[in-house]
Amino acid sequence: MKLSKVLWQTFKENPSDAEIPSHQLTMRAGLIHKAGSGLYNYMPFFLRSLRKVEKIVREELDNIGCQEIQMTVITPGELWQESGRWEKMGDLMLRFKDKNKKDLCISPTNEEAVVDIFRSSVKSYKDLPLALYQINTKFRDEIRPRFGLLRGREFLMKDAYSFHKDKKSLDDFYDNIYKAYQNIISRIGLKYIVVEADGGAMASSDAKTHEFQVLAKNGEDTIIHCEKSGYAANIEKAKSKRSQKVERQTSELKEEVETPGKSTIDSVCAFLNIAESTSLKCLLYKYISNNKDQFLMVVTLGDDTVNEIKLGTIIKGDHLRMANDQEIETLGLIKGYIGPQGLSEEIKILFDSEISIKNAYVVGANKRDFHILNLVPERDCKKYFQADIRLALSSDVSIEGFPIEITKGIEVGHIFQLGDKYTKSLKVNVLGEDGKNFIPTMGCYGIGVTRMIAAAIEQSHDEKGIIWPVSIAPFQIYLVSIIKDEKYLKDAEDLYDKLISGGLEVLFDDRPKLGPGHKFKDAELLGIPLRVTFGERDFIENGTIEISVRRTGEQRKVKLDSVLSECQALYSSLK
RNA sequence: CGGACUGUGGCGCAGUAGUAGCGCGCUUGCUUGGGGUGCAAGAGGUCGCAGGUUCAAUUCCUGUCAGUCCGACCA
Repeated sequence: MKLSKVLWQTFKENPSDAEIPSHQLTMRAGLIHKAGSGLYNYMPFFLRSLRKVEKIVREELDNIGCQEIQMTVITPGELWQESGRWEKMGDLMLRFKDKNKKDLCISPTNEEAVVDIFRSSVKSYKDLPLALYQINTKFRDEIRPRFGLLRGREFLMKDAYSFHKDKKSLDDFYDNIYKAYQNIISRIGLKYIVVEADGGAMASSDAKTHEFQVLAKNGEDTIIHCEKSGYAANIEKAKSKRSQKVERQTSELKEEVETPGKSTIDSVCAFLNIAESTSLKCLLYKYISNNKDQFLMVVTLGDDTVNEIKLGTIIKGDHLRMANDQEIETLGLIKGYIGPQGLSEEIKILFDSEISIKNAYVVGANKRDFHILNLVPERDCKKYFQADIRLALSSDVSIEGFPIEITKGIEVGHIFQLGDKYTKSLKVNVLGEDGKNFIPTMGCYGIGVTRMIAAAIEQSHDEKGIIWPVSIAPFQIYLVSIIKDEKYLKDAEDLYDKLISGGLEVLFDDRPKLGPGHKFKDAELLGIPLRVTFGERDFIENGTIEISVRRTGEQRKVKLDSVLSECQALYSSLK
């Protein structure tokens, strides 16, 4: 491709709304064009990378027997009403009506649609297992789109769905797709880690599910990883324990102490000169269960933090949130001085499992400006239960007691065992071998294709620009001509043709009247793996052409004749 | 949903009560030709939108829309 004929513009300055490298570089290198909040047009070079990612994804999925289909981007609302997600999706789903006032939405995901295909075309167990996938546009009206392609509203996603007669079949397929995902990310050439995750809105929270996290410091997800035990999980559900336990046994009865104006953990502990881990943080939550408001006092060690996702999976209810000031007051509690003792029957108590219920702790006295010195949960509280609801800390150790580290990741893939969540709600029946109907079990598997590219750039760039992994670079060679005397133009053209006929993908910077510096800067910004420089100086003096490697900066000068073979060799060495 | 900030040429920004500039980019000519070359001449904006105040508003006020950032109650 000749640059003189391509629509391409680069920018020296970052757009004001781009904060992280992948967003800045995709914009500056002219790969994408902003259409609106969280909406991006894909420009020619970007599209080439996108196609390469798609190709790798297709090959790996086809390889494990998935069949590619394409579903509609717009799906009828009634399908979502049937599954019950019309309400649950909330504002995330963009809805509208057609001229007949029928509800429609732009697919944020396609479980309903694929199940609809399945139930109308599959009748017998003989068709199972079945795995379908598509690479298609999704729209999610995110609360806060940001970071360019990392959290856009419209994006390209590969979504796959599998149907099985039993758990065993689902497990087998799950293993296959797990490996296919590993292959995909490895082939693209990114560093990643597979973590246990929470099912979230797609599945029930106890579903088996893994996230594929590309490691990058600007990732939006926090993951904990224990090298020694191999345990890795999203912090949403990560189990870990404190490296040390503070024991504070006492036989003393609880004792009130005046703590005027000390309404926060740190001020109380500083005032009483005790460690924060010997105090308890008591938070009041509200949720709805059986159409009734429920209140739950959630208690962690003073320096721990409640993990609301873990909490949400423990309570059997919806609309979990912290109680507001008014609700706290109505229940007779005083903000800043809350304690788990002497509560009314309607408030249940949940202690985090790091709390030793035989230990003595400092808690609020449920009385303004007073705390209690020696509250022993087991002795002084009624109606309590215990569960792991704390957020993992980097100072924690794994359950086995090994050190852990906390890193940031970009979720590029997520696989779920859905069970019968959708096949049941959408009333799918398949005739079994025994002549009886059964409800098939299901899995779903997503890869953010556009996000994958952003993640690649996030992981692979330097101060000059993008450094494409060779697998998905828009081109393999960036051929620059630095020629004043027109009689050498032909030689550069010939080299271009020769590289192409040698099977290489070449972007030829043949833009006239542009200085070498300008071209080099553009080449570095765009980040094509190899740059071939046809310059008069070297060519006339020594008959040589310069080849440089974007990632390492390595340069070598070779004779015109051997440019092709040298490029081919260098290129394969980069793979 | 709450808070803050910002809307001025394609991008990044300045500025002013008397209808606008700078840098980058773009066009043309000359120049330069191994690290965004220099010079000159141009094109391009009803200063987000709607009201109000005023002789006069891009500037002040009000509303509205949009964008960006932060937060979403850790007692």
